[in-house]
Amino acid sequence: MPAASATPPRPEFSPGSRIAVLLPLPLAGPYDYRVGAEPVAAGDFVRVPLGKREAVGVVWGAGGGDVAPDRLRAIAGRMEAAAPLPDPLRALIDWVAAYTLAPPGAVLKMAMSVPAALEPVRGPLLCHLADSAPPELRPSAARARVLDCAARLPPLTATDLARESGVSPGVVSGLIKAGALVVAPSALPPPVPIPDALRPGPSLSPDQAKAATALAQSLNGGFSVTLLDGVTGSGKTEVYFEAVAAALAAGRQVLVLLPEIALSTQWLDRFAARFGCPPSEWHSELSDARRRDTWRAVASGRASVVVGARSALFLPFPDLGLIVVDEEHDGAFKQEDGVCYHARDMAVVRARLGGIPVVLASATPALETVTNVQAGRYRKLVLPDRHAGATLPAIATIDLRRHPPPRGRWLSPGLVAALTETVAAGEQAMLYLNRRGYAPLTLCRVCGFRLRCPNCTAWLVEHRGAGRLICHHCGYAVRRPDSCPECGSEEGFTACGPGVERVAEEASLLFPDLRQAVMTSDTCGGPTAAAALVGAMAEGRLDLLVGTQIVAKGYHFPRLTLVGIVDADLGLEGGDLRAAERTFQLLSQVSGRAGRAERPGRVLLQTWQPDHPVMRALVAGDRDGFMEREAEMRRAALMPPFGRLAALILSGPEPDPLDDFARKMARAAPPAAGIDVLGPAPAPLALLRGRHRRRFLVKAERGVPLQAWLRDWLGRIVPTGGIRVQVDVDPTGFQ
DNA sequence: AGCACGCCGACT
DNA sequence: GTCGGCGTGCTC
Repeated sequence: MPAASATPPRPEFSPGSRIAVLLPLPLAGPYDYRVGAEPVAAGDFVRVPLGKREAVGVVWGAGGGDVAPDRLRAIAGRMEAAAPLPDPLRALIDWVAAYTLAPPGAVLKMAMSVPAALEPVRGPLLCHLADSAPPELRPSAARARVLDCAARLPPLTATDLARESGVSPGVVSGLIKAGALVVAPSALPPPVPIPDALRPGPSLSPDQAKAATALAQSLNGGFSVTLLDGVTGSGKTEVYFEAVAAALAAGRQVLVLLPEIALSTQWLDRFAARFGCPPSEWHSELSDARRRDTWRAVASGRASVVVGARSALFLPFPDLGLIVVDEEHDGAFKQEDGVCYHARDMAVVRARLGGIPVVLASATPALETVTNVQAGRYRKLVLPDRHAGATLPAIATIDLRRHPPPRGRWLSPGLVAALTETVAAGEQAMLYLNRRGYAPLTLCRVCGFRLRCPNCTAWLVEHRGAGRLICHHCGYAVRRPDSCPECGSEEGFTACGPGVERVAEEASLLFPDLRQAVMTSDTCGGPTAAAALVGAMAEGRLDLLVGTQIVAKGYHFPRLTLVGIVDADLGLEGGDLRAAERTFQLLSQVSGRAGRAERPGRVLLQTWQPDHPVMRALVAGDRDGFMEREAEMRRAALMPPFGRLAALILSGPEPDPLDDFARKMARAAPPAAGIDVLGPAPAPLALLRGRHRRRFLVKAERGVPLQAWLRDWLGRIVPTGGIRVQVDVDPTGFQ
């Protein structure tokens, strides 16, 4: 429960005064309104007239004043049932809006994603005894039992009351009709299980115990950032669980951010084992009712631990005491559309605004985080060894130039031999290829025509299981055409290159007796499907798992001893700034699935460039040296984190007006010291969902007020003709 | 985001 | 002659 004394009084506004109300709409700023008969305070949810309709917004502060007083309209009322938006969250919304250049209302919308949660709680209909029994009620034995139960037990639903009384539901509805029972919606929200902070934790290794103690102590020190740097399998989760326990013991709320919560069933099981009940979950796959209940439970303080995807950062915690960002290096924390924000970085901001600690956990920390540690801005705790005496897997390369697979195959002789050995030893293997579907490209053998997406600059990916060719960017799907659209020849199509489906096909040809499964976002769309696959692998009901990067996500498969990386070079293609860093992180994480229990693991990287710095570092286990060299290159080029970047994506329905606009924009860029504008150039996806795209990259030296300069530039020129400008401060991918 | 106004094609 | 398509603009 929130401690009332910890919260300073919110500014109050008396009837008739002018206040600013932020609406969850992409407007330039808050709108001014006049306070009605009832006073309101900053953070209150209010209904306000907006044009011809009514909207719900949040009291943001005193009114601005650039709108004439006679144009002001009065607030229609307060949302009585909703707790006010906590101060640190309002501050975060302003901060994120200013940093990302998103309209503040667009950020508020992320914090108001469940409008129904602001309405009064309307629980299930419960049966109560009527104040006075109706005089002409015909008595019966069954009716007597029901009335007796209704008098003895707390109010129940009609169904429950019938069951408790041992009568058919008809008897209860008869009593309701006769007026002997009245139904009323329960005003009580559904209960939230309370994690037990006092349950004894697992026994920790000395390193773990030291780190856990340090983390728990940070709870008393206000804002701090701690990197929990532990090799894969070192038991980072158990360590930060001790900090979670300490925060709970202090009566405060905890937020744990995971990159893909829907895939994290093993994490939920570990939490339940430690704290006796599951945490509250927050992600996009929740039902509307669950979402609403969870939002209210957070706002009221009843939900003490929330584990969620990046959007959970905008939940209305009234008394947040600790944030954990697990797998902090993961790219899934970056939102690339709408408001472009990085949840790890904004979690640090949220912690600072709330005066609380944040823990960043990873076996492969982001270069940004490592740099912040070296600069002394973040503290670091290290877990150098695997838990319970397990050792890190041995990593070796397979040089595809010298040992290529047979034509039309993707598994080299060395990898096949290792698979054979592993299977013979009764152990499990994993094959990793970060490419969904059967083949990334289909072309006509006769004329060379390639099947492309009509809406995007992309090949259509064959998904043989689904019998479709699919665009991974817009979802466009067609059946494989019978004849070539270009030359008309039939049966001339050939699949080029492998996806996981094709690797799985090859594996079942080589090892027909193996129990294998493919794990991609296609085969485990929902949490249940993912849980089933993970469970089957963990319990040894599978021998081989073939998967995309989702197999890298922190899973613990005790019998898994061999990881084969089908194409280690895949992520290095393209001129992406972070290609090497990301590839190193992903391959380290996948490798980290091997040999997590008694039996040692090994990893084989199939590569055409075994001398590439990424491969060398992986084989040598030299993460820190690799990151140091990566940092050196970025420092020399003044690239992030030693300089700053912003990407501007211009998009429009027609290419020519878009290019005209892009040139006009380039001319309008105000000159400034320390800022370079690169572009316009075709964006990496020059056509996406039917819209043409151009890109500017703005490169700024550290310390240059990048946002102010961008605001100035964007204010000088207004897009027309359906052209949109999307700003991405600190872009991470190449979008 | 809604909900208006506004200007060009297929209906009664 | 209207009904209605969704393009542009405004909402304190």
